[in-house]
Amino acid sequence: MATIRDVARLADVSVATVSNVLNSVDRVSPELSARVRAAMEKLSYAPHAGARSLRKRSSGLIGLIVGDITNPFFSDLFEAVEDAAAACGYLVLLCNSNERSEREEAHLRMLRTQRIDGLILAPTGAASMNRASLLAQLEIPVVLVDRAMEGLGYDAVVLDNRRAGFEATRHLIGCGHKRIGLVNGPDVLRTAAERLAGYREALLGAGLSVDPDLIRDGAFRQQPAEQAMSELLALPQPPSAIFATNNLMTVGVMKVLADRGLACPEDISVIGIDDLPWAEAVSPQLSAVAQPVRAMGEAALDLLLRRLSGSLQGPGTTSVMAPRLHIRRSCGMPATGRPAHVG
Amino acid sequence: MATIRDVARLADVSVATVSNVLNSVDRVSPELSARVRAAMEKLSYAPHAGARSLRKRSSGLIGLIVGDITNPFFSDLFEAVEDAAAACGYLVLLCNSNERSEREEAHLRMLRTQRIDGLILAPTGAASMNRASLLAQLEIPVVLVDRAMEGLGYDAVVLDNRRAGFEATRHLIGCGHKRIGLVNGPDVLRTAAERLAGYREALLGAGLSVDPDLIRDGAFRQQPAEQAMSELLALPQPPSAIFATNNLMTVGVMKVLADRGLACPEDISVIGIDDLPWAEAVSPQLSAVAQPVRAMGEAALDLLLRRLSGSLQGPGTTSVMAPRLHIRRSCGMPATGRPAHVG
DNA sequence: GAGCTTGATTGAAACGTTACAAAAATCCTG
DNA sequence: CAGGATTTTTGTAACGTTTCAATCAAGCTC
Repeated sequence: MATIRDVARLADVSVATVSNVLNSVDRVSPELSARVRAAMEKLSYAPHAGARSLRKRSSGLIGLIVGDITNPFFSDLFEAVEDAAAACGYLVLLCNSNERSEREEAHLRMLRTQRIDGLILAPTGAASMNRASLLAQLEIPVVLVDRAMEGLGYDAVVLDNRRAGFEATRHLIGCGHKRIGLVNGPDVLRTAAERLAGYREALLGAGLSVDPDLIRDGAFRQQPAEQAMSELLALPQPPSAIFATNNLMTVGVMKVLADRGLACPEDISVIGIDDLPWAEAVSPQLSAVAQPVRAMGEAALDLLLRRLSGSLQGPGTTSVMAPRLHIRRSCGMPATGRPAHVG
Repeated sequence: MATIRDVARLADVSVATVSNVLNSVDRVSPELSARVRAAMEKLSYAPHAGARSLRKRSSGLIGLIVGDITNPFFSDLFEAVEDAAAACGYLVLLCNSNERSEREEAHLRMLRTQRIDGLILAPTGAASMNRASLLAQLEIPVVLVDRAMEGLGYDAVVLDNRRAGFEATRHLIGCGHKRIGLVNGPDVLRTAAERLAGYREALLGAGLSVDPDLIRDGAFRQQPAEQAMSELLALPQPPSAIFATNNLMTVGVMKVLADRGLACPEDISVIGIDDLPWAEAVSPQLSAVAQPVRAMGEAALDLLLRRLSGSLQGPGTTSVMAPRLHIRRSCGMPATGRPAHVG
């Protein structure tokens, strides 16, 4: 494979000149520039990123760590980040932690040896001391997405979770529901706690009471959510509507419904957080509080780029994005009395 | 950030020794090895991948180019590839071409400057001369996934598309359907052509005729599939069952059904290729011919690794994977006569 | 214990770039 | 047209590794 020397030789200039046209800096005469470009073309020259990163102390790589690339939220996020990054000449190194903190840490280490210029992190699980120190060792700008971590001074892009919880619940209340089941994430997580807060606020604001029996932990995952949903249905007074606080759990809830032949929204109403690409393709079409994923990805990259260019300085800012309620068909009036199929 | 010299100094050995323990080669005494390891720990040393790749002429990076990371098929594929790659110490550089060949080419160029060691490519669109030459310039092993390209001598991992088409169609026939609509990809693509061949074979084998009116091009995308589906429903004699040859188009088909309030499988049966994570969560639970995505990803990486290690030589082999029919609830007996809601 | 063999350790030359200072070429100005 | 001020071009020293030949130490053999 051709090196910069080969190009220089063929164009009959110095390597420094080739480097200059490569980096389109300095003033190199149009004539030489053309000769160099022709030589590069002829040799189909591609610079060596490793050598460049060695010398420049910057790699043109940015890292993105997500918990589960299979989750539409994260694949959309990647798409948005990569689109924006490519436009600025950055390449995105995607790491899938599979929600396992050991893998996340392993990835962090690999990203360090790759000398990435910046990192966008959607942290999985609880904050750990270990992770905090690994992040610090990176010595590069970090932007948190989806889940903020207090006190580390990083920039963050998050959803207005309280409002998301509030709006979903209020919509259900507006349909006439009084007993609304909540399938939530573990409340040690900020996102889950805030969504719960929104739920309570809506309930209380409408003069309804908050029944702790109706609040279940679905661990933000499908299986546990199915379990939680089953418990909810087994209650002496089951809820007439369900609010699932993320997409995986919404799927779990729907699965239980499908398994038991319960009709939605006739027997029970459902709303979720996170829109799903197929929300309009199923019957009933699913109502949901959507996160502006693309905007979040772009905002995160923008923050990162501004840190990298030095145009943004000082302590981390967290930008809070507004959720958007998509009303479709899965929420209706409460069924009168207890659904026939249950129990 | 600490370099290998710092480690050497602290451990009071030569840099060569540090390098040796780093690469766990040669015979370095346990004593020195321990001292070096301690020093690395203390300095929290991370080697510089760029420098290493410069010297070793291998980067530890492998590339994966897909058309749409948002498609569950591809995100599952990435997950499988990354899992397997991480286990061998490789990092995966994921590129999302968004089904645009210009972006694919741009990515190919970036991957070349990154000096990736190998590439797994799920080519988008038709084979292009340009791409072929870009691939050749890479001068590294390439494995094709999902869609083979003839005559370039690359390894490939593909589905047995004919059989997938055959089994889906036969299932529908087994339910009693005689007029089966096909929403297929563009038949310039091998995969689409083969799936069509399976469809014909099943029909003909059952003594049924192949009605060209029932065969539509949905371009492997959701929107065009919706259009195709609408046309199918508008036929004087609409089909009693639909076979959509990929997941996006299945979503499109279901969306049209949902929009029109048609019940599945009562009014019309549906089967698709590609299982979907939420296939069991919707009603009706969706029948589908699943691709063994994980196995395909692992097979692709395995092929690549064997090329890299030199244990596999010679012309490219293509490994054909068997589809698996998942029968659920979306296929039933044909409705008697034309569905009431249509027209 | 002298010579040999074997095994562990090391010095220094690449690898392909960029950045900086120095050199060369060009353009002014009086 | 000499001399100075600019603008282009270039030589070369890093950057952080690995590799390979060379050195050094230790263990044998007779």
